[in-house]
Amino acid sequence: MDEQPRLMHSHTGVGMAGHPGLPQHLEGTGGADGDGRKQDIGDILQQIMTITDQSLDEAQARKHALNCHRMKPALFNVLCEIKEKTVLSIRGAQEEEPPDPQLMRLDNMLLAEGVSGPEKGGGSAAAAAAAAASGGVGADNSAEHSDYRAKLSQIRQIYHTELEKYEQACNEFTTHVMNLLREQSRTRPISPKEIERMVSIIHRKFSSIQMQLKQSTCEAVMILRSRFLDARRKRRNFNKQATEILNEYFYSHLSNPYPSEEAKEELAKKCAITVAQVSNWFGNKRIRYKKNIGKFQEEANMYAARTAVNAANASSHGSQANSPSTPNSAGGYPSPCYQSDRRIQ
DNA sequence: GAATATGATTATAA
DNA sequence: TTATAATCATATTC
Repeated sequence: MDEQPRLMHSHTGVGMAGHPGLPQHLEGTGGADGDGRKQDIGDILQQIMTITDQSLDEAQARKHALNCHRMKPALFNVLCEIKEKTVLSIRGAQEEEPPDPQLMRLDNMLLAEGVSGPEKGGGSAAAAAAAAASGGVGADNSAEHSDYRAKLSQIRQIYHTELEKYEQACNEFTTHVMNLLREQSRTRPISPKEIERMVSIIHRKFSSIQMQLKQSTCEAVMILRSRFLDARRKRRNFNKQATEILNEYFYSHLSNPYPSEEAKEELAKKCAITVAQVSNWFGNKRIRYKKNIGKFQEEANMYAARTAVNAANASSHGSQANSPSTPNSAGGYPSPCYQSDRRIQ
């Protein structure tokens, strides 16, 4: 029966009467001694509450005074006790989260574009892939290509600089908070686990900032890429000589305007364009000629006449016309020379 | 600035 | 895979 008062005064300070949670020896039970203690606690709490209002030196001095205060162990126990009661809610908030799919996507993209991967190869590989995807790799593309690479490496450099800055800031801040918590653990109960938890919270915050950086880097790469592809899409007319060579071939092979692979290569070389461009040109020419023979009649006659003259000259010189050979079969495109008034159906 | 020409791209069929 | 047809996007012409 009379055990209880002794328990209440135990060093753990677990109070059972009056205010729950407050140790008996800290509770005001009336009397001069009780009032004095109450005053002490009030002072300490007041000091804690106003500590942020003070200057650094003043705060240090107060901190020291607090640490040396005779009531400090008792207050520490109270805080321990309160903590014990709230620790459940803290435990609940602690969970391992799965990797963010959005972050993984961003990481993958940055790696694929050569921004976050190894220094050499990645960027040019991506550029080469982009070039290949948009058809033919001409010699005059190399300028655009290097421009693309230069801009990409610029993005890469900014990305890495910023990333490094963030990481450094994160580390500095983490160290600072850890030191602060360690320091505070002298005045209030802080377990290593809590420090760990705080560190992970900080890291989460910083990684969300990093994600923003990754996001904007990805956007920059996408814009650069689309500009690069758009630039490649920019049409530039072939020079007059190239067009003449292609037209000459087309009209002299009107019955079968399908140059073989070798013929295409030869034409490409002669015109200083790519084989793909030769293919494009013939594709366009065939369809446009077929759609409107009348419109092309004059052009066709001109080239036919020119070819005839060339052939005559060649035969008189005992050599063949300088035109890429191709299988020439009958029944191809109608020749306008013999269809003076025929219009496309 | 509209109309036209032209090289490139894309979807589809053979 | 290649050719065709439609379409896009830019260049050139009037």
